Amino acid sequence: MPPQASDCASPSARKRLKPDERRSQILDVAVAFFAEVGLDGRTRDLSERAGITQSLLYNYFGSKEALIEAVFERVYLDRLQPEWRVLLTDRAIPLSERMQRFYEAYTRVIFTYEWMRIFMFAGLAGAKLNLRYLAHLRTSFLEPMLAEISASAAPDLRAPDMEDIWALHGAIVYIGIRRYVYQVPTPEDDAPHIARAIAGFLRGFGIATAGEAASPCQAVT
Amino acid sequence: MPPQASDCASPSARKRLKPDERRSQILDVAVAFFAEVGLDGRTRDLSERAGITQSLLYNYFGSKEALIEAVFERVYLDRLQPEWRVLLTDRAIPLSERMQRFYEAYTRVIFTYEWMRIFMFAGLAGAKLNLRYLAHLRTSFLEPMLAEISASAAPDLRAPDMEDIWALHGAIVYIGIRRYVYQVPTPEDDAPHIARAIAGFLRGFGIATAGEAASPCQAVT
DNA sequence: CTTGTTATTGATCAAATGATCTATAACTTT
DNA sequence: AAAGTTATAGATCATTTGATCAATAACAAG
Repeated sequence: MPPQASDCASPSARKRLKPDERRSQILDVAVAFFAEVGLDGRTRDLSERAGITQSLLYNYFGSKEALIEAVFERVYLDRLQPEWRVLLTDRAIPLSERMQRFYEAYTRVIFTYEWMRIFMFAGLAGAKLNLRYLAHLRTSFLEPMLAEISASAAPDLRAPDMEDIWALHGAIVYIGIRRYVYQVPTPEDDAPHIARAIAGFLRGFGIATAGEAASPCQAVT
Repeated sequence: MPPQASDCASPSARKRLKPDERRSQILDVAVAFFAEVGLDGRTRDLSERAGITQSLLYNYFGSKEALIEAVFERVYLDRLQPEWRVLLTDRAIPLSERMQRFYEAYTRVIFTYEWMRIFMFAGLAGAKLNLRYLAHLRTSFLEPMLAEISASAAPDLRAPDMEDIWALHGAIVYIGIRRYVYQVPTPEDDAPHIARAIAGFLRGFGIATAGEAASPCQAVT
């Protein structure tokens, strides 16, 4: 076994794949590549990483723009699980636990180098991807979550609204931004961070969290 | 008065400025330019916006890299006001009000199209700018703020740590990310958003906020 | 007005980039 | 094993890009 780079990096070893496989392999490499260097990354560098020639890219993608669109699809399509909505609205489970489980699942999906950075690159580039995605996120999960919180909130306090939800969301997502965009050290385990953010948030609306037994903040009768 | 673009866009009207002025004018344009299109923006486009030739740029900046470094300096240097630290540690003022005033001043500085986007571009590009900046922010303001919060926190609850501060920070900063990076609609006035985030945060550590008279959550004796 | 200084231009270079096209060789079918 | 199919490579094109430099004109000094 020759000591060579992981893939088919041996010179002039022309390896012939079926179109579907090749396209998929290119996309795998492209996701990692564009996440690292940005959407302005050069097609020649990409092809080199993929172990193919640059011209071959154009056999599978009509243009660089089409390639990037395919990257978007691979990274963002169908990663939001519809069952999260079921979870969030299942009143047999304490609200704080529902939110905790949702955000743990959600961050498991989006807290990756590729997801975070490509999302930022796309937003800065003005791609409409972000608008579509955030709208989908809001209607599918955040608004149901808001409804659940409102239903549990203490009636004598200010009622929560969508901006409160975005603040909670930001508190949780910001750790991913620090980790993958600014690339500063962050705690390895996200669960405690999520738990704290949710507990503080719910307490602010007079909702006891699972951990604390009949919190002294309980404002309802 | 000919109906032309704001600046000196009239063709071949060579306007001669003193070096300091020209350099400053180029930087003004460069800040707006790179914030919009990213650090990969073309020097020709930039020079066109500035109403000068591309070659003139190299009279004032040795390279594109040097130009971008100057842009960083203009946007981030000396925008963090030392008196904020004085404010944060002035125990004659209620803690919630100190934090409120700090974050209102801070967001007034960083919630601009240029600041937010260049910071993101720099982070994604791997510039060390972000590391330096966040380290400075932490030691100069966030750590003193944490000390003040710890001093006021209810002793029977979990003590706050730096990650709690980052969560609060994220909740507040995230609105700027939505506004200038993702470019989705956000409330015009940031003060209420900040107030809510701080109030919820402090309540989580058993600290009453200015607005609420002797909060029912007061956990201390 | 004349002269000297220099901010600015316009032409230009070498390298890089997205994209195209034909020849080649790796599979499949018979 | 021979023929057919097509995935792939290599050469190449037209632009674009950061950068350079000599020529020019705007302003200042006398």
